[in-house]
Amino acid sequence: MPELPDVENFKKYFKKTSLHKKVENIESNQKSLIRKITFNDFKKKIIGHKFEDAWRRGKFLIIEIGGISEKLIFHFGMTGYLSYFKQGKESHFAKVVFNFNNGYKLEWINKRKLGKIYLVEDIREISLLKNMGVEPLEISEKEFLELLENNKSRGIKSFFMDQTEIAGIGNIFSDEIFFRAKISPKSKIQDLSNSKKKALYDKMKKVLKEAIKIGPPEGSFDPSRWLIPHRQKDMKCPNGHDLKKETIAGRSSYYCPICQK
DNA sequence: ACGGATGTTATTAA
DNA sequence: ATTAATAACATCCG
Repeated sequence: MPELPDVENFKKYFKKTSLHKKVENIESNQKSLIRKITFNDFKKKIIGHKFEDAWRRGKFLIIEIGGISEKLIFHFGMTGYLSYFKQGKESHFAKVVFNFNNGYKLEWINKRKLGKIYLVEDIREISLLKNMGVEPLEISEKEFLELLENNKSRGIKSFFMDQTEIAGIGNIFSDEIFFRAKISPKSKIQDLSNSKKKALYDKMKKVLKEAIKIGPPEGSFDPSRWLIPHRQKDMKCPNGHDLKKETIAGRSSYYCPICQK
């Protein structure tokens, strides 16, 4: 799940559940997913402190800890999420578990082990964070059009998924944005008209904002407007045309050849 | 049972 | 110098 809207909702979930409680213990059955520090030092640094705030950058969740300068950073890979509970909901795929002094625990769950956890003084110690591109919900139209101009020889899909250009958009949401903007994922940026470029900007913001509000997996995407629910299900676009599946920029891309020119 | 999967990175090719 | 294509990571799901 974790693209920008998902991580944004993980952030809200984390802030709602896990702030201002003392961490009493940390357990892990996959210590190799904790980077930049040994598991022993990781525990030593965090135990006895409280999480005080959290924010998102791209697909990363960055957590401020009271009393120490290091930040805790979650990256979720393709299959990660968080789960907070007292007992009985333990996940088979929990890799790191934070136990709080109120008897609750926060599980960092990662099915395929492509996610990572870091504890660093400066987020720039993580090269992808250091090189992270603009936040799509913060960029102005003017800046966005300039960014396209600087990348005009690239394919639109590879550009949208490139974290060093735009932060937080991945395979699923880039497809969704292209569908809304009626643009083929195979387009080269230089072949897009000005109005298409503006549509891309507009739909990028709309899709991401709406997706955050819907907040999967609890909320679901209305199949009469969204491409997402059609991906595996019926392979029809929301207007009833046959969807096409093709590898573009290395990923399975779904698009409607009729709606998206 | 086998192909595919929401991510990132290193390597190789064009 | 750019950009794209491919494989690798590790493992679960349908």
